[in-house]
Amino acid sequence: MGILIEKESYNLNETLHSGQAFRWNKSHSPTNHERVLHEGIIDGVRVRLVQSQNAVEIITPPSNKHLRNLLYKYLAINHDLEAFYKEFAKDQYLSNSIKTYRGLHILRQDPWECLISFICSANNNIPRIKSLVESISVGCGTPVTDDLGTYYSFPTPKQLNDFGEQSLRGIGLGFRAKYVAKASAMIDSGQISLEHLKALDYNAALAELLKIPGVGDKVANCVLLFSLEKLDSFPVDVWINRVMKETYIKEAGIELPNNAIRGWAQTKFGPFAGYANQYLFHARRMTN
DNA sequence: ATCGAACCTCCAAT
DNA sequence: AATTGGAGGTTCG
Repeated sequence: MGILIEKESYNLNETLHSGQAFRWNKSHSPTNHERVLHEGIIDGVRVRLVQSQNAVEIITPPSNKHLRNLLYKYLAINHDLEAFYKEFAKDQYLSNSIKTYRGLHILRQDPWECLISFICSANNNIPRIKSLVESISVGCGTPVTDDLGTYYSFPTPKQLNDFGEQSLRGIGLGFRAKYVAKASAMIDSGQISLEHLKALDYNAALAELLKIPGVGDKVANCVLLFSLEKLDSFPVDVWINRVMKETYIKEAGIELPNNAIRGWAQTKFGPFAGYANQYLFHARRMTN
């Protein structure tokens, strides 16, 4: 157990359960029913976190420097939300969301897991995406046993590539099986290096991602935003499409084809496009 | 170039 | 109890 951060506002609940990452689950602490545990698997490690007043606490495993560094990076604790809030606190369509979900961060996930997760997201809802990512891990990830039992790390590209399209169909991926299999082959062979994409600018990284089967503009922008540190990304899914048309686009009184929404929003929100996206998205989904 | 339909599977709502 | 429709998209014709 240990305090990961203090002072800075961090909203663990909204961050971990807002559809960015798919291996987090909530439960109640067996010792203190009031306390909400957030359990997830990152980097092959099962982690349990709780939110206390102005801090994020590590419950398991025993905190050490490596783990704190891992979480500090994953939770993107260094993101300057104040700059975003300051610029958009008075924005007609963002002010409420900023108040309600203050402390919601954009995560910095592993690009590989993020890529596969969002390929699986096509035509699926969040519970199903979670279920598929879990099945993939159980199917071909590495079993790890800790004090709490056995869990499965997300597979490496080689593990997933070896698993193959047919096995992926077998665990329920449907038409996405082919995409995941091909993507795995591309990453495993080194044809595309995801880590390398961090060094490229937004457009160059986007162009690379679009070469991967099953990856279109939306999925690519999710990977860019949630794992490759491109905070000016703007994934347009059905919810964002909806909310943008109901608000800014309507207000502007313009006709905008779907495939132009992303660029238009990026111009509007600039370096905070990703954060604007997440706050608009989350608020719109919660109030549906 | 643009625009629907098709694609797998699960599950909630008829 | 069987059937239909839709879910955070991409691809193909």
